[in-house]
Formats: sequence, C-alpha cells, structure tokens
Amino acid sequence: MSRRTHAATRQDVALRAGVAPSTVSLILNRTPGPRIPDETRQRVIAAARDLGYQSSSIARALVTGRTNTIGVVMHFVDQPFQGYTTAILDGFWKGIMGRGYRMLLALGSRDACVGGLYRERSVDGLIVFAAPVESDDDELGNLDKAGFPAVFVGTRPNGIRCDYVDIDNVKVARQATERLIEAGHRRILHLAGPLEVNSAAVDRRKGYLEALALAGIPADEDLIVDCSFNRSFVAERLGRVMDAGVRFTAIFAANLGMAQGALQLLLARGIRVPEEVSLIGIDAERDPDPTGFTIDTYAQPLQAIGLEAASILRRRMDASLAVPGRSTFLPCTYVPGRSIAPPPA
Amino acid sequence: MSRRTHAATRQDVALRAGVAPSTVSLILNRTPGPRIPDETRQRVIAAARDLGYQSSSIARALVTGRTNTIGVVMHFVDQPFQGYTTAILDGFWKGIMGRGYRMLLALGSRDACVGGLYRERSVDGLIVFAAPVESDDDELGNLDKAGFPAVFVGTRPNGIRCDYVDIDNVKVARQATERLIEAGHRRILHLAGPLEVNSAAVDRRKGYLEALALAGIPADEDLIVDCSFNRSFVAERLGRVMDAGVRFTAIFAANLGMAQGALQLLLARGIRVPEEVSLIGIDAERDPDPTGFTIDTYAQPLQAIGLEAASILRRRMDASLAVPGRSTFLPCTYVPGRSIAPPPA
DNA sequence: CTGAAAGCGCTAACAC
DNA sequence: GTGTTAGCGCTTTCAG
Repeated sequence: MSRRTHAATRQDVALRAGVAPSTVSLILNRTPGPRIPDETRQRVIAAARDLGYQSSSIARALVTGRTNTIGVVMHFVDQPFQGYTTAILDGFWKGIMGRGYRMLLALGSRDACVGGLYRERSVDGLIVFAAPVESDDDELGNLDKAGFPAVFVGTRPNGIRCDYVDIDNVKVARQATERLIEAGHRRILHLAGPLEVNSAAVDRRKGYLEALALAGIPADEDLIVDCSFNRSFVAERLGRVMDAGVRFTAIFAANLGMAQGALQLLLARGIRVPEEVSLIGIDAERDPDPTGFTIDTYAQPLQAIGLEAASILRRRMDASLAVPGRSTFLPCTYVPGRSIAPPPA
Repeated sequence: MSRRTHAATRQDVALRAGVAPSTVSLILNRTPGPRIPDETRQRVIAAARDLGYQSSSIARALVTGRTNTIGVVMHFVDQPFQGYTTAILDGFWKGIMGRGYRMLLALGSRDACVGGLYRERSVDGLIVFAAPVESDDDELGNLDKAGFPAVFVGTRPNGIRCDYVDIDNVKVARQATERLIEAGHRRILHLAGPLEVNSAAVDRRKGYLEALALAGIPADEDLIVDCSFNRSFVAERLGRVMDAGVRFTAIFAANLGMAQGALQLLLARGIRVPEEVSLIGIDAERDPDPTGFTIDTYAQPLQAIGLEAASILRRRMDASLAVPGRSTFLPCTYVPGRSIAPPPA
C-alpha cells in the first residue's frame, strides 16, 4: 500500500476548482458531448496546471482496458546488429510517435518477453524483432490464437500465421548474386548467416541458389560457409575453407559485417579486391570507410521497416482493420562500391 | 470500456480451483505469512497454469503504487551515436534484468518525455540519457524537488542536483591530449562536440585545455573546431580551417566518428597519417577498419555505464538508500592504434 | 450542464 | 487456514 509519491489526483483538482471529480475528467479528456461553460472549463484547466496534474496512466489503463503501449521484443545480440537495431527502433518510434503510444522494450529470450508482456497485459500490441525461428514453448502460437496484435520484423517464425515486415531477402540475395554473375563470375562463395535460427539467413541462401540455378551454374556445398552473421567468425571459417584449397573468384556475404571481415582476411593474405576476388554484401548500416574504399552492397531501408511495422501494428490495434497474416516486403537499394570486377583471366 | 481481450482473471482461477480470489493472490504471490495446505496450493497453481493466468500488471500497479518499470529517455540522434546507444541500452537492461523491472523507452524531446513518464506515473524511476543541458521548462527541477528517482547518463544537466553516471570526460580528454604532447606535438587541433548543448563536449574541451596548460602550451582558439560530434561536419569545418592556413601536427577528436571523418579528409588531401598528422579520438564503439589501419582511442565502458546507472537507480527506487546528487565516473581504456607518431621535423 | 455511482483487477489488512 | 472487504485513480453511463 505504500504510495511512493503523492502526486495530485483528479480529486485534488476537483476540490481546488470547486467541481466534481468526474467534471475534471470530462473537461481534461475533451469529451465532445456535453458543453461545459467556458468559465468552469478555464477554472479546471487552471487548477490542473497549478497542481501539475496529469491523469494516471495506470488507472486509465485499468478502466479503459488499453495501455496505449506497444511492446518491442528483441534479442540484444552483439556487434553485427548495432546499427541495425537502432535504426529500426527509431523507425518504430517514428511510427507510433505523436499518437499517444509508448514503447515498452523487452530484451532477451523471445518467449519470456512475449509471454511477460502479453500475459501481464502490459501492452496493446507487440513487435517481435529478429527472434530465432524456433522456440520451446508456444507463446507465439498463443498470440495468434488469442488474436493479439503482433508484427514480426526481420525473422518470420516457423509455422505461425502472422504479420511480417522485412526486406525480400530471397530477392535481394538473388540480385546481389546476379551482379557477380553478370560480372562474369561462376565460382561464387556465399558467407551465410546462422541458418538454424534465422529466416533471413535461410532466405538469402535461397536467393543465392536461385541466382546460380537461373544462370545454369551448379551449386557447390563447399562454397556455402556459415559465419552466423558474425564478422569475427569469418577469419576462422573462411580461412579454413581457403586453406582447404577451395577456389572462388567472388564472395556474396549475407551481411556487411561478414563482407568486411572477408575483405580484411583477403587483404591480410595478400589477395587483391576486386582484382582477384570480387565482393558484395547486404547492408545493415552504411559505415563509410576512412580510406575511401567501399564494398558494393544492397542497403536495407531500416527506418522504413520499423515505421511500416509500427503502422501495421497500429492499424491492427485500432480496429483489427488489417487482415492478419500478411507479409510486407520493402525494397533494398543498390549502393555501388569498388569491390566488383570481372574475374581474373 | 471496450475490453480488448478476455484474458483470465484472478476470479476465473479462483472459481476453477474452488477457492476465494484472495487465496489465489496469496498463493501466486508466495506471501510467506499464512501456510496453505499443499493440496490447495497445487490446485490453484494448476488452475492458473491451465488458464494461462498471470496477474495484470496494470491492476497490480494501481494497488501497489509501483509500476516496476523504469523509464529511459533519449534523443535518437543520427549516425554518430548508434553503437553508443545500443551498448548503453544493453547495459541498462542487464542492470534491471531478472529483478522484475521493465523498461519503457521514450525518444524525443527531453522535457516532454520526462514530463510524460513522470507525471502520468508510468514509471518508478527514470534514466535520462544524453539530454541537452538546457531546457525551456523545468521538468528536471520538478523531478528533483519531488524526490523522484532519476539518474542522468552522458550529459549532466545544468544547475540541477542529480545522480550522474559517465566517464570522466575531463580526465580522458586530458590523457588523450597528453599522449599527443608526449609524442612531441605542440600544435594540436581539437575537434569538439556540440559545445552549447552537450556537457561531455564541454568537459572534453576542458580536458584538452588542461593538458595544454600543464605542458605550458598556449591555447589557440583557431585550433578548436566544433563539429558537433558529427562525422560529416568534419569535412566542411575542418576543411575550412585547413583552407584558412591554420597549421597543426596532431588532432584530438572528441569522438571516433569525427576522428574517422578527419582521417578521411586528410587522406583525401594527400596528407599522411600519422607521418604528417597524428590522430587520437574517444571511442563510442570499436569498429575495426577492414584495411587494418586503426586510430588510437580511449574506449568508453559503455555497457558498464548503463549497468551502473541502472544499479544506482534501483537502489534509489528500492529504499532511497543512495544519497542523491552523486556523480559516478567509470574509467576508459587506452586502445593503441597506428595513428600517432612524432611530428614531422 | 453537472454530480453520483459503478466498476476495471488486484493487494493487503482483517475477520471468520 | 481461508474468505471478506476496502480501496488504488480513473472513465463512463445515468440521474439530477
């Protein structure tokens, strides 16, 4: 029962203005219905201002059944995703900003976070961000069954009907690979993300394979190297592949961190880019290289993804307007660099 | 009044288990007092599990007067702070994680955010992150007067007694400058942050000036260039200074983004680093350069800063244990690079 | 046009 | 040991 602070309540305002508590709500909530004398209205507003009164979000939530809060669930993974995360968060924010929504952030295990926010009724809707595709329990399934508004971003969970916003990973991977093929490459190595847990990684590999198939180039398992989106895995894993004598003239990296790791390794081994090996990646964040050398990439519209996810969620929360279970794909942009050339003769 | 979902309530559990509602609370909250027969306890727990019941955070907050939520207020500025932001957020999270706290994120105008979260009683405490030092209204002063738990990170607001966690900006700037002085430099240019709105920028300039003074080097206003922590301002502003014929043999950049911008500009103008100009920065985030060239920096313990801020806030919320108004400084680490050499003869 | 009254779902003190 | 009760601060009918 220990109240922490003694903030002004509606009661206090009512007393000071000499009206009933409900009148205070009526005026402060600008309910259109009954017209209240301007004199009374001013008195109440003045009283509220003097007391620094603002209605308790908690009490309001209890009575209205809406928290005006969206939950954002994310895994705070390390390095490779930093810029990614912030840009998308910023997009979420821009998508709800000025519409009276707040944003409750939960980092960590997806099921725990989702379960916590949803079961405890702390949020009106949920954005689930880049979560692993598989899970132990079925919180996500419950979400769907309960018709709880949720939008997935960056990873589409397995076997669950849901709203999903992302780039078209298959397509962009195909396009990136095709750029290398068009430059004349046939032995193209793919640095993949964590194929077991990340649908984007899987889709990008798929796009890579599609491009090969379309060009009539046979796929080679040896040319697919899982570095789990992790820049520092590249040195070890790609290094091992190269030591084993696998030959290639180009690399398609599923993200820019791995592309940069590859560049570093190649340069360290005295292999020139792009003269001996060409390189293309998919961008999380554009970090211009001080030396002016840039890697060719496809850039993701991160902020737009966040914004779109938030808009879809808002529509779902407001009136169940949108049909759930739709995927929305946002287009990537090709950002030319200096890392692609024809293969050496 | 329109309830959105029909989640199970305490009532439902009570009915299903054949006990009174309050007994459900008693058991589920593990109140130590009265010992309840194991048989009843199991029945209630089973009923709760079957119904997927979890107590409403809103109702609980209303009655206990605690939301178990901390508010994090931040400006989502663009590029230069991306890694900074994420690492510190991660620290906040680690500092409250597993203690039943949630994190409510508010991006945008400091006063609006603080006012919103605090006045609406949505949070038990507040972390205010890298906010501009000045503000129009006095939300921050109100916070202090009301004894509301708040911790400031990254920027100490003007004229307000508050808990403050950061690196020791003056000291680290002095150390960085001293490294250049020890290498033999006397004409040291300082790329400053936004001096009008950011206390870290001011403190870093102060440390720079201290180092000069200690070494008996006269300060030169021409050598202080405000690039507002913004990498892309460097080309324009530093470029103009160089065009004006200002001479220097070393640069101390108040953050790494500006240091990278300077490196880029110098290289573009055919000036060799470190042979002709030495360079040192303060780190937001270590982003290894693909080419292997690294700038000397002092790295900030970002996650530790976040963690410490959260711990202090927790102590203040739990029992007003800590004395408010204390500054906590966390140490930076020198990360050697290849960008410092003696000045050209 | 204004005030009184009924809850929202829960905790905690207090009876039974 | 268990159930009853009184609010927490607010929105929202519904009377006056």
